Amino acid sequence: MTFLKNINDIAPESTGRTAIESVYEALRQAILTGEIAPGVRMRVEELRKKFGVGASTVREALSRLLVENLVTTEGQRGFRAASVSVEDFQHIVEMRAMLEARAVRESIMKGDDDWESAFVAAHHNLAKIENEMGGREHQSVAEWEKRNRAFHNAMIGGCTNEWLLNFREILYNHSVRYLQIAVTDRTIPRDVRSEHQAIFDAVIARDAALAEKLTIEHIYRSVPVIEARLNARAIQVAEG
Amino acid sequence: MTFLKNINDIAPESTGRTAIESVYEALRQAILTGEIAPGVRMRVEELRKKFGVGASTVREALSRLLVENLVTTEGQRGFRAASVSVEDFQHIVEMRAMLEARAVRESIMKGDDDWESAFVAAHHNLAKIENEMGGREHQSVAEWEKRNRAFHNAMIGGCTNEWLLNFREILYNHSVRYLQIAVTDRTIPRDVRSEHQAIFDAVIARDAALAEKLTIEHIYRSVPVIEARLNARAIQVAEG
DNA sequence: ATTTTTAAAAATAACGAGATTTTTCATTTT
DNA sequence: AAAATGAAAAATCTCGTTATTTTTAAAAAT
Repeated sequence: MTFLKNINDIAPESTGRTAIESVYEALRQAILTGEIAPGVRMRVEELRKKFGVGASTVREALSRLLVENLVTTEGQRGFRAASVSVEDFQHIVEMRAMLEARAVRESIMKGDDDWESAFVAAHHNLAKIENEMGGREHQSVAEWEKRNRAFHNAMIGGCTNEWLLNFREILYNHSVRYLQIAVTDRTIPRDVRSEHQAIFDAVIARDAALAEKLTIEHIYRSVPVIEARLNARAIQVAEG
Repeated sequence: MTFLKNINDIAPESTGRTAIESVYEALRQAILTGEIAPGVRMRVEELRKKFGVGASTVREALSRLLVENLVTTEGQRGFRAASVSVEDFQHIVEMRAMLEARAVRESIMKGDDDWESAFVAAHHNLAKIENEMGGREHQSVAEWEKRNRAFHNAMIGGCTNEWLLNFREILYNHSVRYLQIAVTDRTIPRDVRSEHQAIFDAVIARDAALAEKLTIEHIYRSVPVIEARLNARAIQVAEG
């Protein structure tokens, strides 16, 4: 495992962060990127040594990952990275579509000028990179992901329901994790550019019903991709 | 504070539970019932002494309460019981209504005979106590709450989306907490009996649209109650 | 009088060793 | 050969102390 770093490498010049937060963040990234594989045991003793911190620091960092469902724990049997399955991804998509649709509706209803201008800016940033890339460049995918996230966040930025935003963020992160794990050749998927454009237009036109519909379709389109890859991966694993 | 018990009182005859789980459960109940007031600091040192356990045991129990949003933490500034507000409750209701409506629809669509019979049983249990009580008995409210929870759980028991069920349970618990905190004279609220009956009929008739509508209305009806009580309480506190 | 500085107190966060439980794996029994 | 047993190893969970940070409160300066 290459993700494991000494605590000094994590928080070099003594940022305000606690050791717990540093370990938490490192483990979180490792799980999200798939560096720590789904379902794998996360032994406290092992992590403790590698990070150079105490046992309870690791335990508390792991406990905080329970919040986002990125690790699981059971009785006296330690911690594990969250497992993955096709069904799980379908559930995540279903939920995310529902919440994001509701959030975009709320944003359209009561979003102010600040929200709208921020959304225009976020869309511009995303459109720029999507046009440049033309759908084939492998590099700068990380940058695209950042802007895609910013676009979606800006879109629902008019929603004031913290619970919704909170749940939705957890689901979004899990979606990204599935992409990271299942799709190895990370190019920009399908014709996402025009989808974003259509959603953008609907939102700016304040057409809540259309924005909801397009958002839901947009999110659901990732299902067959992940499904195929996850099944392929399962076969690979079985064949060894 | 009366909720604080020695660890031996919590886990008397050495159940399979870990100390963390015992403390977690005790604190969870105390927050849910309002015994630990909203926004109050939960000092590790204090809890450690009262429960007779180590510091990291308490810290980890508190960390696990973060999952359900029952406590909050910020940087180097310890833990607090979750605060309450009218807006927060409105958000909770909005979310719970959305999720429970979706869940009842899914249950109606693909619930099997086992689901249906369990739902009939749960409704029967609830109707029984609601008829007996006639809306005025103060006692056995705890029992009513248990059956009410069981009714709602059974209703959405055909839903297979763990994420939805999970989120919805968290929201349900917070709803109950608001009732506990805000409403001191705990009688069965308003004419909930006929509401339950109407929902039950719609579900059994497999009328998803109606079941959704009634469920949403049912959940929203708690808002004005809590709103009034919470405002009254705020005035009381201000007058101190 | 208000603000700033400084020191004491209190609380959080971190550590690592020890107690308990689960897992592993070789041995014995069916 | 498969299942049951039991001892060794490994891992989890637990604890109390120590280090670090924040808070409080008094003293000094503006």
